[in-house]
Amino acid sequence: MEIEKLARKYAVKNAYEYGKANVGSVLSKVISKAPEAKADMRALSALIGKVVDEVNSLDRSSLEEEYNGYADEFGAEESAKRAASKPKFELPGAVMGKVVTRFSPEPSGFMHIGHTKAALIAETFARQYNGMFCLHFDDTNPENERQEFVDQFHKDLEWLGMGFDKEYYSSDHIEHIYSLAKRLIDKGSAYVCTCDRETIKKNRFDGRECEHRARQPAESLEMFEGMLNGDYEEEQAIVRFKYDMSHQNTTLRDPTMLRIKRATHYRQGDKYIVWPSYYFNTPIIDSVMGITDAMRSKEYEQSEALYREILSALGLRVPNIYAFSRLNIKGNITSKRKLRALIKAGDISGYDDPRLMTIAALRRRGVQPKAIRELMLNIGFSKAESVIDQAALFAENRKIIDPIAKHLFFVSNPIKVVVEGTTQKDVRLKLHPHGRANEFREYRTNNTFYISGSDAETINPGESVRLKDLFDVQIETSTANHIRARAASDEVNASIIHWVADPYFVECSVSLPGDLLTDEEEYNPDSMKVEKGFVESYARNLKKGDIVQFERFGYAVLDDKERMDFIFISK
RNA sequence: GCUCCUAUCGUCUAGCUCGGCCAAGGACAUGGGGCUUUCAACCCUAAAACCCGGGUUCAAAUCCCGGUGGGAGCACCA
Repeated sequence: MEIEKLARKYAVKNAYEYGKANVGSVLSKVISKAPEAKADMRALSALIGKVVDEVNSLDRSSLEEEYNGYADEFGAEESAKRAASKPKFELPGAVMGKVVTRFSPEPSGFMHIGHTKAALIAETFARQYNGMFCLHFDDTNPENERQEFVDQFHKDLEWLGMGFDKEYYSSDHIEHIYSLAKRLIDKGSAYVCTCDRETIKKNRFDGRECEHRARQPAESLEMFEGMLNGDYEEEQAIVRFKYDMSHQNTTLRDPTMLRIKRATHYRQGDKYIVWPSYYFNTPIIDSVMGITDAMRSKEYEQSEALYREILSALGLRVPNIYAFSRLNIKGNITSKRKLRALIKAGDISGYDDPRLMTIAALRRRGVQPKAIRELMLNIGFSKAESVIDQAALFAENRKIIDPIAKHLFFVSNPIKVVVEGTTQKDVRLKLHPHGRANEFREYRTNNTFYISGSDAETINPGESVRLKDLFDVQIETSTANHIRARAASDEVNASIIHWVADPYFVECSVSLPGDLLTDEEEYNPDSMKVEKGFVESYARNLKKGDIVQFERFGYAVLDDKERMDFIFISK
């Protein structure tokens, strides 16, 4: 009997929503609510068939009446369904309070939005499980890394509001890495190879072993000491992990563990000339530093086997490893190499050029840390390849800046308007139209105004327009750079335009960053436009970094107060 | 060439582990409407997707097999 009531309820809902109730649909609902009914499917479908027939023979008004009787229950079910719609961050088997994650950048360039994804994923998991979150500078290539970039990461991470429980550097652990390398050589799991680069590459591709692989541990050990002592030049000798030269997974074909780099290291100076490779270094540092769950982007997925093999060969604890997809931003790049090329060519001004997706650029452009975090949380922790539109970032950002942006009038390409038949008027304009109206910009207007060139184009002699928050004027004559108008009485449908009053204005410019790349992935020469115009004189009260909404134009941030340069944020 | 990963509205995703609450939910973008002396914000609303083909099952986005598309690896970079 219970089952029949349930069937009746969902048949009514189904019929109400789709005109006629459907047996399969009602059946599904009933089973999910009362799994025990599955015991006799034949009887159940007969019952539901009967109920559905009854409900379908109801007329509309009695159907609606019956539906309304369940309205509260349906409402509760609907809202429960709508609640869980954000990407989830779950680690299978993670233990509360025991999780340790890390963000592990190489200090070889500016932090960008792609790093942020990695950092935020690691941070989110650590916080979710009430664990520890570490900052690990992975600096094992003295040719690439610089203190300046370490400093920049610190600055950007702090701005993003990321707090770390611990910070460490790969390059502080080189001695330990050496001792583990020796252990591996000694037990025959690694050897010194003196093939040239091309030979190694070719053999790896072909799955062929070289003669050095059979070298006795004692000899390799001696040669490794020689490497440490500087007996070899760069590329003359490397230490390789001895695994399987014909493994289908090519990362397991005896990868490089250590190689010679004679460049001076920004942190360690000339202390070391032999440096571990990423493949050798990362698992060891993670394991030794107590990382329980290591997330990295998908391109390392095939080397997860290697990560585990190295640690088991060493008898070290193996952390859990996870992969996530790289973040791509439509029409933008984060590649160091490409960025450098654009800077060199003079196409962009530097790493904080407002068109870029570096953290420095985003900060300069008035993007709020919270907006970046929200975006990442919406994107989630999946391995599916994706291209995000900048609009998604700016939509998050707009929610945050809208309440704080001061509203001002900016007229681009100004056209002078002289209004006859009007006199001085004191106006008070709200800085935050929807906030408590306790802040104003105040002007004493006379008969001379400026309006945007684009607005001037759309109005013709004889028509009336409304100067926003002021009064209507009727256009008398209009030339390319001068409009004569007359005060007019208010008209219901007058179009509303913004203005600045003479002499209460400052000259200014607004840079409008667009997509850096064309659809063909080439540099877009039109990616930065500049509009010049007048902003009302209240702008003198702004500070660098203040965010405004230029009404009918968009959000902007003051970038250079001296020159009154603004950067456009978004509509 | 070999190997790995991946596939849900235009975009980003929830759902997939454990088949039925999914005639598929949310967000962004888009269209319409409301409010408004901004083209913003806010509110309402519309259109919009399970890559393809087989199979298992009373029931498949979900499980199995086979294709196809996309991404990545095969560095003495990380």
